[in-house]
Amino acid sequence: MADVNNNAENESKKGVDFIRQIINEDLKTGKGTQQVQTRFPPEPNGYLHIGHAKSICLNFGIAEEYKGVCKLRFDDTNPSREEQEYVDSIVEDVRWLGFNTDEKIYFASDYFDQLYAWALELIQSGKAYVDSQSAEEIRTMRGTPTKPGTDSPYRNRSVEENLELFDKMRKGELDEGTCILRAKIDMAHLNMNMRDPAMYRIRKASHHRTGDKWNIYPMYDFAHGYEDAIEGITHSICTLEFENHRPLYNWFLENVAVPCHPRQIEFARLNLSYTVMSKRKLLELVKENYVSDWDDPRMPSISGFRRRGYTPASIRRFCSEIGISKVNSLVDINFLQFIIREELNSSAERAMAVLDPLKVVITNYPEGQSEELEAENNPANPDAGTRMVPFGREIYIEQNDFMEDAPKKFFRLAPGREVRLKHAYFITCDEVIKDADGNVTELHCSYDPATRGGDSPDGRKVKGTLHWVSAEKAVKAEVRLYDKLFSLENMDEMEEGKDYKDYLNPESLIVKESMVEPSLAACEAGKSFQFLRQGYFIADVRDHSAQHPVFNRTVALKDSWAKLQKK
RNA sequence: UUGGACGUCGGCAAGCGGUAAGCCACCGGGUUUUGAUCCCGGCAUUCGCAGGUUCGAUCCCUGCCGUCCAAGCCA
Repeated sequence: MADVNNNAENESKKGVDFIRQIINEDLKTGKGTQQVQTRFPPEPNGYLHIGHAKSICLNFGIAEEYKGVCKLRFDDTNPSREEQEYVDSIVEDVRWLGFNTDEKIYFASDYFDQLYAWALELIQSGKAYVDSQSAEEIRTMRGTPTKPGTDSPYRNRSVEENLELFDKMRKGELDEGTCILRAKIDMAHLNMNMRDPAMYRIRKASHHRTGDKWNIYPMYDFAHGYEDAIEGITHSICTLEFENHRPLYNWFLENVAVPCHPRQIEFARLNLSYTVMSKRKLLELVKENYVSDWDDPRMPSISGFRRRGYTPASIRRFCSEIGISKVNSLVDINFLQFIIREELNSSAERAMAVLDPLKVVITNYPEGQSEELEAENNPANPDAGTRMVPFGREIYIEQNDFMEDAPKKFFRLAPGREVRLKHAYFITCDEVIKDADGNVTELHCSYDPATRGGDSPDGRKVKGTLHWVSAEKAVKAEVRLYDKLFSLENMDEMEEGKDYKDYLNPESLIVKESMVEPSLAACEAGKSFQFLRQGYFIADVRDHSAQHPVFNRTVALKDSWAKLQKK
């Protein structure tokens, strides 16, 4: 007996979404002694993006909660645009997210024989026919949303003739485009999808799994419900644009003898602010080198987020917290950033990196002397321990941590002002050195030896604490600051006549030649850090090495000073 | 224009006839060796609009308005 209460534990106090409500209802009304089965059916013609993650989390999440099964199935019914590279990347991404880790993988192409048999069954019962009109003719004959279509002159061919023609299609005796197999439904139907939809088309392309076995390939509408039925799917969850296809989904299942009749449920796909989610556009960005590859950290692809430093848990949490509904919506990218910040705040070790170095000479620090100072790795987690950071007479601080004419509200370094160097000493700025053009090139400061570690024995306070690195011991590193890929919040609201590429953000990637504390050079690729006062960064999986450290900014820290400045 | 779907705070989103959850964002204030984190407080007398049913409506009914989807041999 299906345990309806399973779900209650998993979803705590928050009301369950409408899909889980439907499933609960189905289970209760007893259609439901079966086990809940869902599926995630990507077409292997592109990389997965965060929108797919929403669907993956939904489908696999439901299976987990109801102690059911979710199948990863490739909907590979169109050989002309599908490739093995994509199936590999999709499997990798799904597993990286934490799903389907030891499950079998399914392919629609494994069902081609059964699909073909059902097509024959429909022909035999007079519910399908071979149409010999051209694509152009079929289009005009289909009518419009307001005008009914017209029956094809080939609509009433005999069963025998249809069988014979369909067989020729299969054997490759007919050319692409000369004819198709159509379902015989209703050319005047108000739902255009029901006006004798195509079931099979001739495609003499080699399929990435079936090779040259077939010359005909099934269409989505014909195939999908059958794929679901073969696998015993109970709830076939898809996105809103398939709502108009549901009557057709049901029609195919009702007109041959199938093992079961899954229920199709539609939900709204994810849209994220400041980015695009269409596979076509993402592919174009890759092909035309607007980004380095599918896993460019600016891409909303799962591999892009992974390389950017997002964790599987953060993406899963995001998908769960945005909820499921039928409302077309645009989720604020800010929300995703909030979630990854929150996770990394407790998990990432702290380190110091100076992105735009400004040299500081501590004039009263003995020449030739240096020392190691203890620094905590994570104030949010004492178990993370401490590390030693080298300090010396010359250090680098951030250029924007110094201001010559500083306003009252500026808590950082300025002539005559005292600040704390994190984990080190209080220093006071005595002298500003400039080049011929008047640019500040160096600062002369003095330190208070009594403040070692960062505390003053006399109890005096400083307003600001700066991060820094030892000029002598610091290591050069490439730091890549990523920002939003596009400048428009809602990419569905582009101005007339503009292309999405017109909105590419020219500052989506800024590379800094930075100075980082030595411990960072030794770290392994893929490790995340918080660079104090800057943000969260991950050692790049592709390019980082001890000889050439490379860090990608996952997300910046919140910055109330920057916000104040804008006012 | 026809059919379908959807309209609850700036963004997500609960609510399922008994008098508007939560999260993000935002705005204050406190703590802080990260202007981070953390903590406290504020943030829809109103649910697209207009009528109706009801003791009572965001929830039911009618009409209107708005948005999205649909005329691939794509999925």
